[in-house]
Amino acid sequence: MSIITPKPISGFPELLPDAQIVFNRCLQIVRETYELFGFAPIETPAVERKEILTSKGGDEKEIFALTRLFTRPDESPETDLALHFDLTVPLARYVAQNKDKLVFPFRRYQMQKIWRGERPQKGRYREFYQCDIDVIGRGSVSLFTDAEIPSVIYQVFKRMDIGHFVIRINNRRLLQGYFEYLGVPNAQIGEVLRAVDRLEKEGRDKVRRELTEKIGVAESAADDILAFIGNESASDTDAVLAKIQASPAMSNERFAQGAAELNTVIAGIRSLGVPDDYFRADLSIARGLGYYTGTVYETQLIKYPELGSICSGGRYDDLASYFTTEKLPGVGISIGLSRLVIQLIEAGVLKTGPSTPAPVIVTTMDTSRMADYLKIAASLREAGIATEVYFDKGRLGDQLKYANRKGFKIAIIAGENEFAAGQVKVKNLITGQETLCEQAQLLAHVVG
RNA sequence: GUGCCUUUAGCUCAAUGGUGGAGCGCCUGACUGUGGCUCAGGAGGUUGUGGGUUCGACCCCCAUAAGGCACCCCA
Repeated sequence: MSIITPKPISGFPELLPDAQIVFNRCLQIVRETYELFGFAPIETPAVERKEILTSKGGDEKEIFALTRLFTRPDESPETDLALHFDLTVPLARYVAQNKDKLVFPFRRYQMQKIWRGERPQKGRYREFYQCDIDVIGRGSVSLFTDAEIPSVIYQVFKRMDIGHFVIRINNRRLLQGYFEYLGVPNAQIGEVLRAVDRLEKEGRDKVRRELTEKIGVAESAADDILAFIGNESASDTDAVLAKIQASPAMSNERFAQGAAELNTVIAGIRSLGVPDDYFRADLSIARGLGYYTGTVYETQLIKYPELGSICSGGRYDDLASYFTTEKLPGVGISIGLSRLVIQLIEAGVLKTGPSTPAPVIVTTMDTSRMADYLKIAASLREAGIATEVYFDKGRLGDQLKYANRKGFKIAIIAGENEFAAGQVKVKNLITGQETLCEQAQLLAHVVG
């Protein structure tokens, strides 16, 4: 039999237990925090019908479809199913399908793997976790939601302890109103938004050229736009808000509405206790995606801007227009957890620890006393302390070596001497300190 | 889908066209009641794959695959 050489599949990350433990802890933090704000869990299938996934103009080249490996000649290997490439489209389908059973505003979270048929590169995977929250309304969604969502994200990343991050917030209506005020035709506003979104990445000159040469914006208007959204003139949130307030574009209705929304959202975020250095009104955030209509978010790590946006989202007027005629607006945001956690582990920001979730190992020096060892483990587990028993043959030295490599914190040691005295030895594997204790007192010693 | 780069031990990397090495890791022992440290020893390779040039190829050429990075797009 020939051996198949195992090798990793590019873009499909796979972790060793020490890193997986860290990853799962992050997933847990996200889940707990989402629930702390009252978001309810749902999970949709990994697959949707192709027609659902392509409805919103999903790039078909990036969608993995399902086929069967073998079919009879009279069957087609093709199926009408494909793997979901985000969680928003499945949400739209889910809400449209269940709208008469759901209670609105519908607040849900969803943490699932998604798949994209892209060429992988740094931080770009073909299989990764997204952790989404969205609030979907029937007809309308309160603007307080727009403020609440960044505060959820703040709590998540704060608890994850990933260092200083900034949630950048803008309002697309405001930008659209500004462009309108400058006389940019409606048909070009989408293009202008996309161009403006690349300001940080491509620089002022390139964006200016794109605006004037490619899109056809007047030179003076392009300069106006760059001056307005550029960060140079207003670096903190209050300065940005003041700049907006003082702008002659306030005469434009859309601009004024966007400004009012942004003011309300910023005030709400502050009331929710997010410190000023963790969020920022930032006029250069536009989001390329067409369906955002109001508030938009992007989040970056201060020390690791190269990771890109680790969390982004915004408000959309109509979630499920492809699946129902009912208008279902919403606000949502998505954390790209795989990108975030895996890269932060590589960068050493998130430290990996043990390769076992159990802090305690019961060594088995005297195999004739296995019954006693098993009872010790059972009593610890009864108290909620994760415990492993060493089953293989091995000297105590081997057993401790094993315990050390896996990162156990405490080893229980008992042999002839200890059993004779009704005692067990508790060894702290970090300090090396050993204490003898009565068997009945074991739990107290381990906990302490 | 486009472009550039890379591919040698499990990992990170050496090796003028002339017998493929090191560090780390792994295994064994020193050590049958004590891990990490140390010391000694050991295993591990059709040099990604296929072809070509050459007396001779890890090295040069062609093809191909995989990986990495950037673009596009996005988490």
